[in-house]
Amino acid sequence: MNIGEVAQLSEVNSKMIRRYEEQGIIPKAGRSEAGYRQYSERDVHILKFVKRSRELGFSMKDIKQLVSLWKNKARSSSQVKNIAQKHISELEKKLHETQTMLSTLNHLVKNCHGDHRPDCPILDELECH
Amino acid sequence: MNIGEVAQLSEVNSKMIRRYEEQGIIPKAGRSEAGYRQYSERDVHILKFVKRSRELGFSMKDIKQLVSLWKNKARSSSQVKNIAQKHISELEKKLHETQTMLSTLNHLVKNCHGDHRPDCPILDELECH
DNA sequence: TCTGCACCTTCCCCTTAGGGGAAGGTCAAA
DNA sequence: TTTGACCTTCCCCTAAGGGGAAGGTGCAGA
Repeated sequence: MNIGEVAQLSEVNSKMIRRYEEQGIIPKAGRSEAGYRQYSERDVHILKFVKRSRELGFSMKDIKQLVSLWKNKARSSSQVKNIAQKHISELEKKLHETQTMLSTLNHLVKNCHGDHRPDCPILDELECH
Repeated sequence: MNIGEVAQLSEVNSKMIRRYEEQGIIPKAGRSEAGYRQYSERDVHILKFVKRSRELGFSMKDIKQLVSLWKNKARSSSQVKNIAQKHISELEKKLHETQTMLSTLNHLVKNCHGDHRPDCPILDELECH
């Protein structure tokens, strides 16, 4: 398969496939005589794994490790679990930050008339803190 | 005041102060004869406003508008409220995405033994989707 | 007066996870 | 043979900073 076909099958676009190769996340593709990258079903499989990992918010650094563990039949599941748990903590931290912002913002918006007058508790809060 | 002092007072570092000036978020500072930027209390005030806005997650694009509305005594509070409400929707979207990721990840981690064995439901999920 | 140090200036590169597009080569169908 | 789709590499852009180099300035101490 050429890169376009594998991009369609994996739902990872060609640009990203080349980048993932460059970053060592997927193996270097073989080349046709003309220099076109050549792929197999196996590559589609890896790319789907990468895509699903991205959907769960893993960083490319994590994904590189995950792909490597996935390929390594001598892995221990604790290694995978550690990566996931670290990721969970980071997401929880972000979640908390976002919730904090939202509760402040909701409070401010509730108290803002939102009419033609200039008085605005949102600006007051931004100013005074 | 030189940039270092205003950086300390506003808790926005010099690098960022220069960048904000470049982006038109804060007014261009006057210069000393030697070319050093010169600031007043007023600039500290604006920078604190910017900092607090960042803490609430506003983008620099939004902040540019917010600063401009803040300065403009003929503003209507509805303009400010619109910016805040749009920001709230975006944060809520992110929040939801993060929550979705977390619930999947927590489920996976719960089912992973995390021991020396290679079997791992986390990798299974990443693979199969 | 000289020197050293802290501070200032501009400039460039790096980060994440992509996306846009240019210039040029390849392939297959009409 | 031409045309259009596809491929290649290369460079630039995003957002919100951070690091650091090279060189100028200001001030205190010797």
